[in-house]
Amino acid sequence: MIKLTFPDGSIREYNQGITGAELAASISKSLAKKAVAISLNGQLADLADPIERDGAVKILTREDPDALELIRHDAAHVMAEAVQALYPGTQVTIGPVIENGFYYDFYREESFTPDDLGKIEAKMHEIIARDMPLTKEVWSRDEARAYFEKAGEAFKVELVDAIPEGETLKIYRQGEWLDLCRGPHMTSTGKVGKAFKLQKLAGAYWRGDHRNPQLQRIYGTAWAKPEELEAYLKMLEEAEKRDHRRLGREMDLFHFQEEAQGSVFWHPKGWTLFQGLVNYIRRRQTAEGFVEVNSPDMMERTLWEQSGHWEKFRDNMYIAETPDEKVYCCKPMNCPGHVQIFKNGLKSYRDLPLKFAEFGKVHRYEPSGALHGIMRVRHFTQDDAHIFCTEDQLKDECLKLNALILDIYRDFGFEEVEIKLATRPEKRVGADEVWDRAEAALKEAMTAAGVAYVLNEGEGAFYGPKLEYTLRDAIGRDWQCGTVQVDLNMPERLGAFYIGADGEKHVPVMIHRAIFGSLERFTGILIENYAGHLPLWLSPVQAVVATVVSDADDYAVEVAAALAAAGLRVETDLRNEKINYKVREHSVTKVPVLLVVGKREAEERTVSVRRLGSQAQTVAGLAETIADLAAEATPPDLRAEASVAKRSNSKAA
RNA sequence: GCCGCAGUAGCUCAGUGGUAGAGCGCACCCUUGGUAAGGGUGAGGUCGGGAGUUCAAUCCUCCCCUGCGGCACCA
Repeated sequence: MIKLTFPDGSIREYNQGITGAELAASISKSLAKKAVAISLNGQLADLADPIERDGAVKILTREDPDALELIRHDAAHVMAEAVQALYPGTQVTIGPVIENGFYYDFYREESFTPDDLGKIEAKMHEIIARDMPLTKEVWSRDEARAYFEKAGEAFKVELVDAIPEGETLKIYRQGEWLDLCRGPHMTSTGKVGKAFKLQKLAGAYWRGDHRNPQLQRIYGTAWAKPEELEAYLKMLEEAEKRDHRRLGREMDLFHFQEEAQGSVFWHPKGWTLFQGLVNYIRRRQTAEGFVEVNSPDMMERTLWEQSGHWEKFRDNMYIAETPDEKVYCCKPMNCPGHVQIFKNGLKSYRDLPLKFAEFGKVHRYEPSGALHGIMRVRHFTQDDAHIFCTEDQLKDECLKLNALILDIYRDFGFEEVEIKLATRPEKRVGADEVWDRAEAALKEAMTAAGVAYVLNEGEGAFYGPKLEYTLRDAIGRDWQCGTVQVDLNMPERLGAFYIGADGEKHVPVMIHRAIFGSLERFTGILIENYAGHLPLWLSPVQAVVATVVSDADDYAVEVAAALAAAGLRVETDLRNEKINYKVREHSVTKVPVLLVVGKREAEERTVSVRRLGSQAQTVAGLAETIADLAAEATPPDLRAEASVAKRSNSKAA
């Protein structure tokens, strides 16, 4: 006998080997009918699986949230069957569940077209209506190999071979069709239901490696109920509205054009936002002892050969031959330049740590398919800095950087940050022993900081391991922003040294760090994160004074001048348009504060304040309004309460 | 870079083997209107670029460029 604990806490005894189906039947007829799978100690399993030992059990119906991944996985199988029925000769590969849906990768000479999606969907509905039982079989390796070889499923054969010895090989059958699959699945294809939709076609490489054959991936979404599908599709539409490329145009922040692929044309308003961020970081890092420098945008090839970039990074570099027949490279990174500044003049251990910062614009020839608005460009500005220190100072500096980065993200409302530790890549410079030390230093620092991180093996920079700080944007995409990289290689390669307390030359450690990472990317993330509703301190135009009638023009100009005198970025709208029109336009372009003035306000020396995103208006005195707005427009690090908190924080640290 | 899709006015998009249309925006005029589009008139396009087929190409074919969605890459 085994003891099973149910979700309500009750414990009952059953014969060992009882299946989920039998278990459900023992409880009620209706449950037996509705059950699609079970969850055993939190692990999903087939309803037909025997239960062998004590544990927590839950019988899942189709509506159970835990069953959603089964619906999606079954949908992937149904789609694969549909595709093979419609397009004989197509090979199946893998079809996993992903966030909000599923995909399946196929190999087929001919391309699928968007029209095919509709046909495949129709076929899926047929298969689902047939409601064939989904049953599991265990096959031997030879049996499976022979079957898939005969069926011409080369990719499946490869998958069979990749399954480790001793692991059972499971086949799920639905009517005539079958697939090698880890499972679990629901009891029949009919359980998939109707709340699914095929979304898009895309290319993908077999096993994610670009040297492998290109497969065709079909993405779909599936839900338990039609209402959920509707809601999801609606959400996608909403997400599209906050796409920074669209908002960038609507808010007149920037544009792109063919002649400068992957390069941003910043308009006055966008540049105001950009500069607001630069000024913020400048204040924050100056307070932490960074000093700003500026290094050349182009330097000769010889220098890049010394740094290792010519060998390891050349494919990403813009290279120019000059009339004097020299070869110059646009800097893809600022570090070699900063090392030159370090090297100029003898440095003592007393000078360390020395922290050089630069808002340098770097140039990288990125693959065309990687470009994405201002999030991924070929010419971008880093809030870059290099800390030259001794190996003893390394851990402490990393700790301080980590605290600074997380604190800065908090100022923008990013509380959840994923941190990855990227270790030595294949393409690298320096001895393994040096890498061991560099990686250990980062791990130690993160442990000391009590910060959780995930390991990202083989993804470090060619000169050292790095911490990657990743933020998630409003549409759910993750973007790497900040980075802290420990470099025990480049200073030596470039001949940097300092005189230690012992009077000898020593090679300094260099920490590369960026907080926003790319100003361009960070700006894009903010636009999407706020859906264009930027906080007042960042808004390019903080207030518009709009008139109701032309009699109020003089007063409007006076109000705008008073706001500007208080340091606010303000515009007037005296156009011959109705107030409704003006309200609409400034709402669409995301102006945070609209001050409406008419005859009444002019007489009473007040303003009617309307905030973006609200229908409400409040009439307030001019002086009072200016004081409130000026306070709100103060950057977070300059607010009285913030600086008090920061000071006490740093004392505690 | 790879796979697929797309490119018509500043924006969103319709359309045709016989050299083009709408709405919004823009300019001018009328309107002075109280919180998300008042009315009228007008300007604006080598239909992404190049080659080919054709009596004739924005439309069909090929090549290229750029954009979009994924993959791969990455701040």
